[in-house]
Amino acid sequence: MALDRQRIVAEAVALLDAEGLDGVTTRKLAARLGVRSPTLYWHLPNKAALVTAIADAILDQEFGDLSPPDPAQPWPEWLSGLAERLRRALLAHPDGARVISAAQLSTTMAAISEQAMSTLVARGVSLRQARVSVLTVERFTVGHVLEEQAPRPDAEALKDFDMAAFTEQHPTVMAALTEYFQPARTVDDVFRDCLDVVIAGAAAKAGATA
Amino acid sequence: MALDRQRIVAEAVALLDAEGLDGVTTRKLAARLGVRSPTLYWHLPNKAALVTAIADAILDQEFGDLSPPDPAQPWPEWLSGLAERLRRALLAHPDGARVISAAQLSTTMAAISEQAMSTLVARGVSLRQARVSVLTVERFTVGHVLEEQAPRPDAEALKDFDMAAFTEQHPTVMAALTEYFQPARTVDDVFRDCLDVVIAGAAAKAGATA
DNA sequence: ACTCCTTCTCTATCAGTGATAGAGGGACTC
DNA sequence: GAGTCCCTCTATCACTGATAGAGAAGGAGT
Repeated sequence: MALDRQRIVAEAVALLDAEGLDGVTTRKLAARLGVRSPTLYWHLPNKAALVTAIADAILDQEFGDLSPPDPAQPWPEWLSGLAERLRRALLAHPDGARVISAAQLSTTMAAISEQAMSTLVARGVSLRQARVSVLTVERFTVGHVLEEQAPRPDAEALKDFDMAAFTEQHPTVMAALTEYFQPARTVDDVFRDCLDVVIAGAAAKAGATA
Repeated sequence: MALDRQRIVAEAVALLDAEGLDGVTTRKLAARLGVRSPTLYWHLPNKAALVTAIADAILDQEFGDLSPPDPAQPWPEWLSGLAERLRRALLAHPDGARVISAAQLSTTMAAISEQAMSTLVARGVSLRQARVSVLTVERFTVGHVLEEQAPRPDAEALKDFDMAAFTEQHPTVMAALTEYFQPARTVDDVFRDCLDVVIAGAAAKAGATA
């Protein structure tokens, strides 16, 4: 099979899935493609370009079609759905959020922003508020998933972690944590609840200055 | 001068300031300390621990005192100020947001969360809403600064970037961008506007379920 | 005084990383 | 057949985080 950019990126995503972002090295990727690592540099200028391409591929899997929204749907609801799709796209691969935040100038991300801002504007939100709302949602979502995908501290680090002292020094954090997950809530609920805050704010701000 | 963990971290921050996160290597750091790189491994288990220590140092510079809030100040206003301080702390060093997001189990960050959640609870916000609001603000802020500190694409990448095509494909994004910065607005205003969205949402959600 | 032990730093080395220079093979054109 | 692209190769670079293990310095105990 001919080696082209598309096949390289597809295999890079597979490697990402198998070993995480730190496992995506030019040598391992080349080996998977049955080739030597310098060959990749004929198709890509450097590794940053590869990461950006991976980011685009990840976003494409969820936003490939980017069908226009149902005009009947209120924009806060629609924007909320967009954020959930974005999160799903990032969670679909290990270190997905890290990949997106390491990417420079992702065209797919730009397309998402374009659709989001234009949708809000079409619903009567001012250009300025549309931009602010979309940026807020995007950056919150990336920041949130980044934390969700942060590596669990290894056993070594946990060994000298004094849970009792932590609980004593951070009673509210611990109380909130246990209280939150008490009624079978999941990490998906955390995102949903936090996202609702952002969307409620966007709706309030847009309504107030409309 | 004796070499101890504190001096290592202080010099690591200086190195971060001089060369960015990618410039913080064990060898360069050791050279600045007048020592060879393996020596550092007597004081630190690995590089991840160093990055976490740097993160704590960065946060400490802004949140070292962590004085209790004025009881007369409404919590949304106070929380907003906290987010601005957090942003200032991250912007004070190159790659500050990357450092914080790469850190594992920062105790200073935990202390900030504790103070924030307990402050909201003391103002009458429910434990659950306090947690949700604080998490949202923190993650949005990190996500936002991460994007602010993202490296500007190099001249090489801009050479084959077709501005005209981009503008044509993303008219709303470009219009919003130019309209936003028209009246001498700065990147600080972007953060402030986005943060206002989050705070407004937190206030609305907390008020609605109080 | 002598030995032991702890604390810290050293040299030497490892496997692995992104990246470049430049040789060369294969196919297609003139 | 000669020339020329396109693509992949070998060889190598400077550099990274990390480990093994030698050794200097100093205090404690006898």
